[in-house]
Amino acid sequence: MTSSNKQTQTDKLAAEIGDAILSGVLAPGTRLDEHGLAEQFAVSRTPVREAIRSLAATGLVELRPRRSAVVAEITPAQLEVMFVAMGELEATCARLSAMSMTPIERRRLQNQHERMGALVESDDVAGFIDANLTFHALIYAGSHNSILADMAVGLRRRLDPYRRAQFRSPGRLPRSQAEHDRIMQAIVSGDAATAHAAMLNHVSLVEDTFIGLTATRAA
Amino acid sequence: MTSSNKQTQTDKLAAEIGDAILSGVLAPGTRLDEHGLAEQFAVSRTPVREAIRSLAATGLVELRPRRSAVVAEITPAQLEVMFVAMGELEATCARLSAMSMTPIERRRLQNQHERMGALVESDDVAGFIDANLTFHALIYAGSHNSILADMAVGLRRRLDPYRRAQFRSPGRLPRSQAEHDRIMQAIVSGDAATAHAAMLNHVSLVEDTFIGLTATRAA
DNA sequence: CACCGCAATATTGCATGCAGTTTTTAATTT
DNA sequence: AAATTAAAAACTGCATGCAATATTGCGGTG
Repeated sequence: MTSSNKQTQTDKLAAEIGDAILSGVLAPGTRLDEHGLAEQFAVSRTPVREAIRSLAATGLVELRPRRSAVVAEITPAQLEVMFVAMGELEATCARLSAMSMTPIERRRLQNQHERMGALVESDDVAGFIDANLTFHALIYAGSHNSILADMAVGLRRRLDPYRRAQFRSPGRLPRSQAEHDRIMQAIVSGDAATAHAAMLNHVSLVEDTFIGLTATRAA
Repeated sequence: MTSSNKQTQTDKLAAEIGDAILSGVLAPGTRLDEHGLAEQFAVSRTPVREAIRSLAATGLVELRPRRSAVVAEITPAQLEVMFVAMGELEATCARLSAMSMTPIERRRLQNQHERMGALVESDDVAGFIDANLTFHALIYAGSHNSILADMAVGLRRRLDPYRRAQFRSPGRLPRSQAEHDRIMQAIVSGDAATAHAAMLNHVSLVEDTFIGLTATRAA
């Protein structure tokens, strides 16, 4: 039995449609036809409507009364706002982590960082991307603030499609690792201000990479 | 005609039920009976269900599959997490404001601060509370980051019921005004780090006041 | 007297249907 | 041929109904 069997149809639909949007199967601007989606997922319109409303609250889809809901369009301007917000949230989590991580959590972060060192050596990009997620997740959790952590996770999820290419740039891995080192050191040693600054610097670089990409693409 | 006539029933219900929760008419833990609410608002269960699902996404109500949705309970621990998150968001907005407010926005903030000085002199608590909202709203907007600003607004709205009493403490007004002065000066002069620190200090004091209150109440 | 199981009731999850609005299509006019 | 308008189709918003699950009240048992 699948674990999702316990949830309602609406929940399953919200997850499924949300994934479809995030993975690009449903492109921004796509109209979400209730009848069509209902048929596609072999349910009635009711759970589809409820799922759409859930997704609207997360910002993934836009609700237009009396007209079809559409997959939310993200303008470059909005995307930059999102990247800035993401960076500030990450930096804040790093700051709080420096102040409130338990010794065990600090140790775990250190271990994760060291593990990633090996991945850099072997130039394992896929492995590094995965481990990087964990590294950042540890910092979210270390903030001991579920609200900020949830916001960060949500935004990261949302931005993920736009971050895929970031580690392709040559020399990106060692550079990331060096930045992580500064962040990790600051957090483990309880230096909140440095942790904040180092994380902000780290994510700003990601943002710059992205801005460079869109600028190129737009040209 | 009311401007809300344009919205759907679901939107109106979400707003109405949300207000009822925030204003305390619907206490935490209250079961949201779909049939009862439908009857109360003279609509069918469908829009009620959709409204509840919207509210669930904002965290105001908790959805328990196959069982009644309930008004979300806020434990003291969660409340503290919310206050911390709120403070960090405000501080971040202040930081960004220091960096990116336009001259006009800086001027506006300065004016608002000066206006509040008069309210302190005349000991107009109600007026000050209202002006205080505007002061902080100006800083959210000044961050030029709608995502962070929205998060801050949402959290503030959520915490508002727990902040009501904060300005009752004797001497709170002049003290707030002095803190605002530091924040405003830092923002206007573009000193991001100081703006961040000053705001964090400001909101921490509010939090402390609150913690003191609950501690007293719990005793 | 407390506790457990079972039937009756209440309530949610979902399907379906209808009315009103938007969108599409096609015909008519300039 | 392009534009305008009117009719048709499609779609959303909401109401209602049914099946499945949870809750409540009650009788039996230890």
